[in-house]
Amino acid sequence: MPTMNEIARLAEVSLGTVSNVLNNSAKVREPLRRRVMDAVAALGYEPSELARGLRRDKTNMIGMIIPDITNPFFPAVVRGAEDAAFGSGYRLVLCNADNNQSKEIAYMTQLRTYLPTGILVIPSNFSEMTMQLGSSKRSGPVIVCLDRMPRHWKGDTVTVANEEGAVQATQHLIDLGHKHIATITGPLHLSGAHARLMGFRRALKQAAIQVPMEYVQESSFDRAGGYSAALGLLQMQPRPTAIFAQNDMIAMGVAMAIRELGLLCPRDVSLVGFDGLDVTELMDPPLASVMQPGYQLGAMGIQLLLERVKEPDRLFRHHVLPTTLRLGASIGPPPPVRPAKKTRSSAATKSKK
Amino acid sequence: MPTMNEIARLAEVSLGTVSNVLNNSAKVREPLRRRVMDAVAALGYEPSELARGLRRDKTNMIGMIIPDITNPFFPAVVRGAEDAAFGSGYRLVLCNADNNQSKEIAYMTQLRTYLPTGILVIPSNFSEMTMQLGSSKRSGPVIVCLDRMPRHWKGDTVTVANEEGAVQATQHLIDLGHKHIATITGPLHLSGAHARLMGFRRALKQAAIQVPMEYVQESSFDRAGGYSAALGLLQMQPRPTAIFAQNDMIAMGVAMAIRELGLLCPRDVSLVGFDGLDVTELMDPPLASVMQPGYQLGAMGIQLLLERVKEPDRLFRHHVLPTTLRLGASIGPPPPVRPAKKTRSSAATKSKK
DNA sequence: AAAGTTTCTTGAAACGTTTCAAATCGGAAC
DNA sequence: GTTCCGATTTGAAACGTTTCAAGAAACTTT
Repeated sequence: MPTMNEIARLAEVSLGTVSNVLNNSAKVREPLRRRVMDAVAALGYEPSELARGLRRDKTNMIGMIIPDITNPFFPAVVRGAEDAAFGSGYRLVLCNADNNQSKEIAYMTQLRTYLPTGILVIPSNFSEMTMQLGSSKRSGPVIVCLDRMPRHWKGDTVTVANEEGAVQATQHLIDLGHKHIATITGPLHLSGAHARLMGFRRALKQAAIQVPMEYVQESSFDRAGGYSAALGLLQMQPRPTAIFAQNDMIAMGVAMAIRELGLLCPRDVSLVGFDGLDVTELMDPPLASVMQPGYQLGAMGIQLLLERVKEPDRLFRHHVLPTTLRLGASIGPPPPVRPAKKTRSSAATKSKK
Repeated sequence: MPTMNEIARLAEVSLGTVSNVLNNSAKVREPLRRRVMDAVAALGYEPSELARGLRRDKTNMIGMIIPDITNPFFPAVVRGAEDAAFGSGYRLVLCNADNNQSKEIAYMTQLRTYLPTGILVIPSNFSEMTMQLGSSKRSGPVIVCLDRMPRHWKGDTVTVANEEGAVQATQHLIDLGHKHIATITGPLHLSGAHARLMGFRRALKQAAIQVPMEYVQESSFDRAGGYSAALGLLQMQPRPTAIFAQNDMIAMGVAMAIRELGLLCPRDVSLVGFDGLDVTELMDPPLASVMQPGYQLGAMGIQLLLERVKEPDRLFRHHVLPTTLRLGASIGPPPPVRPAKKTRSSAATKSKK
């Protein structure tokens, strides 16, 4: 790889002049500028970001840390971020923490040593991360949190209207006549999962519907978690007539469980998810889901980040993006009479309505 | 951020000694080593990868360039690569080229200026990329191609058995009695897409089945492409009784088109995909698909890459990973008599059974 | 034409590491 | 108590940039 020195020699100018041409940092007269540009072209010179970053104390990269690249929601966010960053001349480098706390910390630490302009993080754990992030007081890379908000985090954030989304979904089920509504949450230490549960509770409370404790199951945000939580729920007495899965991966697991138990959706149990992934539209039946604007989430994250780079002292902002309920054949009215498996009494009381 | 100099001062040793301790590059007697380690811990020192990389002409990052992060196949590959790289002490940084040639080149060029140990690339375009890669003759980062093989590319590669996989899928359709089999390919300048088409052709030729030219549709590797290609195919006369979609995103598009035209899968038309994505198992009906070992693809890529770092002069290797056909309800026997839309005569023949 | 301005250009320092020749140390042999 | 030798430790150079004080050139003014 050619260096600036070789350019300087070939163009017969000084090193400083080459730098000035390359960065427009000072006026350079046409003939010299020309010679430099020619030399650059002739040698195919590309500046070393390493050296440049070392000297300027900052590189043109923006780091992004996501919890799980195999959950299609995150790639959507990444794409939004990538487009926005690339458009502004920054290169997005992505790190997949794989839901692993130590990997997340390792990436956070490593990324820093590359002096990126900023870091966009979808945090997957709380306490540790907060400490790390805490040290972003005055200098170092700008950090923006996406999708989830660590407790005590003071900084820019973009999230979606989790609580409202959950209310929409739950309310819709209530409107259809469901009285036995269960939910499978994500890990409740995550702000989003917590908010969705709050929304679920709020909607039911407002409709004066009781929720048995065991109708709220905490799970990881993946298919396996949803599957096993659903197996449990679907064998309870009385069986819930609707399940609100707090993300689409969980909903997929629920769908598997439903199928496996020989039940039919939505005849026996309605199902609504959260994310609105493309792929869940093609499920059997098409999944109703609360749509999150993943692409915008990422794009907005980069926007906040770059604005803060420009004005480090502006007030912290917290953008909340709206969600919308996508209807789908996976929800319908509750079964007119709920079949009981064991208890005769429950079958009797049930028909009182 | 503390620097090595501050460590040296605090530990009351020279800069060189700190470096020796940190890299075990020379024996350092216990008392000194101790002092250095203490200082490192006290200051929370992290070496600057920028400075280190500049000096050593190589950093601990491995770059990875993928064509489309929203196609779930690629995240699976990334995860495999990430696990393998992380386990060996390297940090994987991912760049999403977004099916965009200029982005791909920009990332390739930029990545290089960070002096990564290696680059893992799933190339999405041919000529340009080959030129870029070509310059990796003797020095610079090790480059390994994944999944697709640029023409004239001399270097390590990992791909899957595309042709064999396509044969498996096609053969299965033939065995079920299909005679009118169409395919929707990916962009044929990609080696994988090309190979799959070859496999498709080979299986049919062997069974002495003719393929009308219009039964082979080229498309992009995404849902939209599959959808519009399928709309065309499904309105041809005679209508194919089976479609081999050359990846699962295309298959999803086909499924949408089938549904939209009021047809039923597999009653009217069988569908088989390629990728074996998790999510397509839950489709309506569950998609039969040729499974590719995405995770292993990524992991093997890193393995080859690191082996070449160790022994730059070994012979180039080309690993081919096996594919397996995943059965699913989306394929069945052809309709006994194929319904025609316009011609009366064919409507008459239909009732003969 | 000399002095004064303004505009360009240059050279050297600095960023935080690694590396390596040279200096120092601690003993063993004399 | 010297002299030597191998084992440690040190100091300075180098990696490829940017930055900035200072020098050189090109114009203006007188």
